Amino acid sequence: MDAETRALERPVDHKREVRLWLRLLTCTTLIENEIRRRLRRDFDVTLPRFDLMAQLEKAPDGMTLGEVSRRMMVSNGNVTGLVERLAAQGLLERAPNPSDRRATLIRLTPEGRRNFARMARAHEGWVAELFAGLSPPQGETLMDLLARAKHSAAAACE
Amino acid sequence: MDAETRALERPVDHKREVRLWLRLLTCTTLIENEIRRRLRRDFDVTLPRFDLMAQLEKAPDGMTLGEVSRRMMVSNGNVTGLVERLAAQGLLERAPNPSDRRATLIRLTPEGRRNFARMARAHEGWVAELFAGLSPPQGETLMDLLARAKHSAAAACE
DNA sequence: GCGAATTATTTTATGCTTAAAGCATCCGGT
DNA sequence: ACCGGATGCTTTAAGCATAAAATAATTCGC
Repeated sequence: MDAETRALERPVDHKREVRLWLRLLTCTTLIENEIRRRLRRDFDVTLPRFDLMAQLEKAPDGMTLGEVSRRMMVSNGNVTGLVERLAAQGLLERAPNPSDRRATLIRLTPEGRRNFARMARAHEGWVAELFAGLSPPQGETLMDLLARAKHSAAAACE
Repeated sequence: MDAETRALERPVDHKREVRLWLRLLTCTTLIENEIRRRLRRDFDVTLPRFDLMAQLEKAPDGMTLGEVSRRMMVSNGNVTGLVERLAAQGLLERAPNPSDRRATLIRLTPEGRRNFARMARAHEGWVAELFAGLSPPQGETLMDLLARAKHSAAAACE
């Protein structure tokens, strides 16, 4: 049985796409693990807490939990717990939302802002270091292709 | 103060690299969450369990926990727990390693293999669907750039 | 206004994940 | 043969993450 016959009889295989997905995942995990490790080592902070603070930094007037949860692509309950712990550390605070009593606003405290500013500076340097092997044009191309992949995946998620 | 002067006085900024990293992370998380959701919906299995079974599939004669842990890029203790749960489901089994009594070999049971084969077929289709928006040459380019990014990051991790 | 459907958050149960400490086994140098 | 260091795994404590159910407030249609 030749290759052409096999191709007609068997369902199409998608080994290339799977290899691409595995490489994307490996690459991301590698970088994510390293950033996680450095955040713990230098600032004694976890990546989820850093990510949450990064979201709040962009909204000086505060943000609802739901908004944070959508942007971080994690569940609601997850954010509740993270906010709990960061508030206990005095890095963020909850404020009642006058226009909707269901939704609490959260925002960084001044200490949270100072704290995040230091971490963000280091973080930026680390990321640049980790991607140093890519030239600017390669970085641009990668950005574009990832945008395509993102749209493609978003479409497939309905 | 013009742009050139600012560039000389302030530390270099790396906004481009950070944007690239965030896009890489968003893209991966989007796809990963969707695959996780579908695995749960159609096969009532978690992604980590699927990933572990995928590793074992490639080693019919069995693999040590340490080997699995390195390949999956997760901690030793994590694998211990996953193996525990998959063994309880009858999907994998432990076998003593005659040449090293510290290291246990694990391998899929026949049921585990059948089970995984079904899931892998669906998984392959999902991945192809999620990446359908990329042409084959674009996929190739993305593969290459991710390989570069991976080597770059690996170098920065020492 | 009233009630039903929707939206925002929290709670609960379960599972994943890590770092660090501990135990068992193996290996190399003496 | 022994001992010290390395290796493989498990345990522990804490934190992260989800889905599903519960609670509370809002909004919409009538």
